[in-house]
Amino acid sequence: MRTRPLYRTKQHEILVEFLKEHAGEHVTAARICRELKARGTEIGQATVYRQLERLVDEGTVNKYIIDENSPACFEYIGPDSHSSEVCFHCKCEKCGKLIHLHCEELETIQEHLKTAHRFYLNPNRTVFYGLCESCAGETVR
Amino acid sequence: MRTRPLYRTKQHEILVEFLKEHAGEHVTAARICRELKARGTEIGQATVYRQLERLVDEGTVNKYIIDENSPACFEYIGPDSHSSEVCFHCKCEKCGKLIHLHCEELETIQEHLKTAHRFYLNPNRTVFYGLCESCAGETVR
DNA sequence: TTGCGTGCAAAGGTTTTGCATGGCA
DNA sequence: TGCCATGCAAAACCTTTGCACGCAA
Repeated sequence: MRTRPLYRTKQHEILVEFLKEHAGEHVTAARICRELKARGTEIGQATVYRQLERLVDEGTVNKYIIDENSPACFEYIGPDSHSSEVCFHCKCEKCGKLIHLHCEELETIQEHLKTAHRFYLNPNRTVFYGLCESCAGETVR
Repeated sequence: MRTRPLYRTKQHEILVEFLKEHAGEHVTAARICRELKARGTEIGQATVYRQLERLVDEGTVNKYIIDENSPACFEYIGPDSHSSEVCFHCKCEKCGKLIHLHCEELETIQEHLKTAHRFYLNPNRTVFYGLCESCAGETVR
């Protein structure tokens, strides 16, 4: 539970603005630092990480761990959290492509996990790993 | 595709033996190093990582990336690969508990992703994030 | 004998942390 | 004025890599 007050700082505004501009995209912390610097609104990287953590806590931003040795990705999803817009993600292990899925059938998984396994799935946090169509085609199996 | 010959070294044997003893468990590279040292059969950590990579390639061992800031976990699954034993994992975002699921119903997800979305799910790589029963109970919603 | 495997140490890259300073409320 | 936020640099962390030596085939 969040209890401490949150200050509205310039850096916070800059970061949120940047993320909004890139809504629908997945950006890394390093890219944020780089592009902010390029446009003359540099923010210290420690601050970028700390603010991102705060935004993820708030639910304004999603964090995706694609691969242990790739940097984490962040995506702006807005302050209207627990929106009905559930988005699943599939990540190709081979080519790295990220696929967004808005699929109602997949929402039955949530239901199943909840009723059968008492587990409350967070679709925004969960990433399905596997092979995309083209990469699966290449693989000799 | 693997082409180079594979040598059967003492370290390889030791590692496979250790993993077999811990079949059904998820062990980290660090733990392997630590426990092998404790029993007097220490292996260099670089070798541990290299052998694990080889075993994962072979399909003898599965690798799980639970969280970006947790070390990868490994599990012995044996040489009889493509076994029917599919294992899903749920990770509680709050308490960090990892839950293993051997659930046939969840396998329909694979089928759905394949037929409807042309995505070939790798269950061993995929982790469901959410809240476990006890943590969900605490949360005020 | 060939060349893969090993071990040590160091590098690598992302994320976190310590601490003094700055700035919102 | 009180405290949270910032920024710098350094630490922390897991994993990979370079290189010389060892050992399986």
